[in-house]
Amino acid sequence: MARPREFDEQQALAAAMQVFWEKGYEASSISDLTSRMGIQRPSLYAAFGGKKELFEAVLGSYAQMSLAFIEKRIRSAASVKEAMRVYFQGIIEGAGGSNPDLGCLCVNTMVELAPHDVIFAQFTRDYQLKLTELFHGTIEGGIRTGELSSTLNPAAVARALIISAIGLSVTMKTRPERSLVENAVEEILTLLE
Amino acid sequence: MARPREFDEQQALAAAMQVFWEKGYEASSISDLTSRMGIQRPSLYAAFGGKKELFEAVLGSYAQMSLAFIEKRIRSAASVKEAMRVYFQGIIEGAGGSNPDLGCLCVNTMVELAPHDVIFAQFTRDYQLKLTELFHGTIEGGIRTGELSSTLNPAAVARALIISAIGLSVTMKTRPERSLVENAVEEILTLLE
DNA sequence: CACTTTCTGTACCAATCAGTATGTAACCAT
DNA sequence: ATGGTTACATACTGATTGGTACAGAAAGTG
Repeated sequence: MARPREFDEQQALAAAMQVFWEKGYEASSISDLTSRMGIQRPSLYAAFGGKKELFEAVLGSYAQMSLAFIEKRIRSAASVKEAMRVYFQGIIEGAGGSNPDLGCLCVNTMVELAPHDVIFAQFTRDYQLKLTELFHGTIEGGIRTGELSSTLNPAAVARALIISAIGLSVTMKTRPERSLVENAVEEILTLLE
Repeated sequence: MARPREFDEQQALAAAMQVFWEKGYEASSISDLTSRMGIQRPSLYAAFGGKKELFEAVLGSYAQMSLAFIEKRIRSAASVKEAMRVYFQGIIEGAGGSNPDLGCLCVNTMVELAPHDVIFAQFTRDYQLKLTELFHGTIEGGIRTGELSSTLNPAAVARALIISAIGLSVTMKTRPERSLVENAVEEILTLLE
């Protein structure tokens, strides 16, 4: 070992996440990134490899944090339906450091990068699958406790809810009327009945 | 009048639409556009004003065509539920010159541009509202004919369906398993019951 | 025909892009 | 303290960005 890094990689990664989240991948220049990360250009390349690799690291970190946050939030709810209501409300209001105007970084990536790059298509598909599994298990739990009807198809309902959540995340970026989206969410939650 | 245009503006607009649809706004360069439109750089600026104005024209044209296509498709269906099934299936398979890998140009715009530009936020919000009104009317018609239950809330169901459709359009870009999305759509359509 | 107008094509602009070479400063092990 | 290693900061690269100036060609009008 020789001279140690003067900056904290985790902190730099968090700053980069903000930039990508706000501007998207293409619109984020290396200069945007380095200035917000508080590091110099060559440091970025030395520590992360390049713009694409940096984004991969950011996305991985985001997915991990996001999934952990959602899982914790869902598990601490009083009922399945309440858990889902809290989840959707979090998309509307912003929760865990997210901003409804900027949506979900994974959803943004699905739109911007998934069609052109199989790496990101697979990564974001995987993110959806993990979320779906979490919802799937939650719904099955609700059926076991008797809260939810045993006639439900947990896998299909979970998928439908994730797709709706993705749509809601996108819709929020157009700054819709609050009451409209809340009514829609209430309607979507009837899938649990 | 003097020398007339040598290219067809509508045709050029259609070519520009393909480019923006495939690559997104930021990633489409003027050179990409002019080469696919078959025109020279100054012609683009003379005819459309600039990159942003060109995109606005493209988006307007897209919305008009898209809404007309969807309305026709929905009106020619045998029932409301069948109409909705056809609509969602069109998102999965691609319909009317669209490609599921590329999603909906309006949805892509919501994600990429709506947060940074109120013009596009309003435009895409308007697109959603028009679609919602179409669905709203269709559902009310179904209630009148007795196909659908009169206990339905047509406005809320219409909103929920649009949000789900947006989510489906995004999900398709990650190339998910066909059966998964079809099961999810079937589940979403139970909102009409 | 000549004149005016508007198009097309080339060539260019400053600005910015992603990425890197280079010299210097800082650290660790010996 | 010194040699080897690594990070930092400046400065630069060639390529590409969105946008334009300008010259020549083509069309309508008199």
